[in-house]
Amino acid sequence: MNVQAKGRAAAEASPPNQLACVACTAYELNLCRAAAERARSCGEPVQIDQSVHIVPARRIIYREHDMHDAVPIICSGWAASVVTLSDGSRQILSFLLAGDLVSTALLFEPRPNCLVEAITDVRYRTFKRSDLKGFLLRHPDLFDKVSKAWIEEKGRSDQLIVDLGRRTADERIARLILNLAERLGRRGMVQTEPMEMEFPLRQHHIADATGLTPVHVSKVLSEFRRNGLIKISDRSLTICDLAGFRRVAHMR
Amino acid sequence: MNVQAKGRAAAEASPPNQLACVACTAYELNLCRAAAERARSCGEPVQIDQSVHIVPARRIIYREHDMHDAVPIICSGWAASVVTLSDGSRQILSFLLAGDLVSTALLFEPRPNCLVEAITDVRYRTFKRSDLKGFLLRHPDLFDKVSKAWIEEKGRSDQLIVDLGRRTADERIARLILNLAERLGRRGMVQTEPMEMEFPLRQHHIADATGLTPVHVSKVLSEFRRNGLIKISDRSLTICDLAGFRRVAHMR
DNA sequence: CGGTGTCTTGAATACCATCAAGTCTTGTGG
DNA sequence: CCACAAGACTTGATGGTATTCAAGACACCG
Repeated sequence: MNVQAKGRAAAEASPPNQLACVACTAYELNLCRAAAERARSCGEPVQIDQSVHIVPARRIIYREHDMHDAVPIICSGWAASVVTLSDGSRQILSFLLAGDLVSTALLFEPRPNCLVEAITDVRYRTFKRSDLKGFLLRHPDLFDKVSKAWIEEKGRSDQLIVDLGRRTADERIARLILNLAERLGRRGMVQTEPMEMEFPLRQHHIADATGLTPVHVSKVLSEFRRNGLIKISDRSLTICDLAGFRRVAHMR
Repeated sequence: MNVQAKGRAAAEASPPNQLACVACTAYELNLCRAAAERARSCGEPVQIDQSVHIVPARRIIYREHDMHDAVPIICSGWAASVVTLSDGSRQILSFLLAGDLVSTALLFEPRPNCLVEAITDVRYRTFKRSDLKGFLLRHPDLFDKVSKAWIEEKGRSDQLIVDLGRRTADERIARLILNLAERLGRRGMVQTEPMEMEFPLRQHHIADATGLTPVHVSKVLSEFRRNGLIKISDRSLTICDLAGFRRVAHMR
């Protein structure tokens, strides 16, 4: 299968995630679009190599300290960047949603400092770093978009540092959920009245992201439910009392 | 005072920090050097505006949410990026040493998401963002250096997330000290046999950086001293038992 | 059908925060 | 130069939050 064919197959196989693709970082970066357009107008050679991969839930997408010249972008599904310590405990650095670059650092550096793990089934696309670099140099207007992605990524890291350093378990969990809701909202993936969204995270994912134990996460979520703030069932989360929930999260 | 004169004055006023300047990010980025060289060869116009500022300890260098077109780089002294919450508690995101860009995000975005505070007296230099951007575009080979600074910054954020999420107070404090020692070492600012360095941090700085309380920091440091791991006196820190200290930090 | 993964709940414990009192240093204005 | 105030650090007592340990319910899957 040559590159053009791969590109086209990917472009045509995406209807269930059209919305996600519009919100997609890569689309914003003109990478997928550029690749698709090149593939369509078969006359000229494809300049950006890309390929689509599908990975089942719980599988590792990207291993720590591996060298890769592939830069992955999530097309659909949820994934997480994870650091594992020698004693087996884990810290999730960020959740990756449809359209997210796995890490902007990978645009420049082949060695990630964490592994990336699929939470749901994940479809992702990879670009060759060298192609990407060349593409960026030829289109300097795209730098603003890259730097925007970078700044957002850094902003979320900084927020997480503050949350882990200075907030209680209730706040951390509520903020995590609200942040995810906001990111999903931007992708058109949150229903309103009631405010409901897909929520494939297991409690241990929440624990690993908030620096808590699964046991305590369970207790806090039960408390939230008892207070009528949220409902969780069937891998779907509803925020019943947004104002109250934001108050718990200390987001004013 | 015109721009050339300012540049030259700065270049000639730096003997006490020559070592720091060699390790300086800006020097690596060729910014200070470029500015100095331009200033020296008065024939052509200086293309990168810069100015030097001096700020006493405890003063704020850069306020949150201000808009600045200035990109600051620390020339000498210690500073910290700090987030303050509404209840008054604080989280230090990173310590800034001689040669550090205050934040690589500021290269692209005028609005920092934290404030920057001088810990000691600080001398820093600011560049105009627009000049800097132009300079970078004209010298694409510098991108690697920017991206390297970028990646290192992100790596440290990620480390801090793991430390705050998954490590005990002892580990956090020991790791903070070892990380600082390593960064100072790269700048030639650590003496060996005994391993001693300047250490202007107050215990409340350590507390704000590790997500602990000053009281608890005091107790942990006392414990470290009782165990012969470190000595602190007169704004100077000695690591007496490096191997033991690294063991406490779980750095293998 | 056993096995595995997920979640819940309760009891005991550990870690760190909070409160409080006191020492010592640093800085400042009289 | 002294007196006083503010900041920095220490130490002990007490309390709260989250962890650890343990047991059981439930769903899902090969």
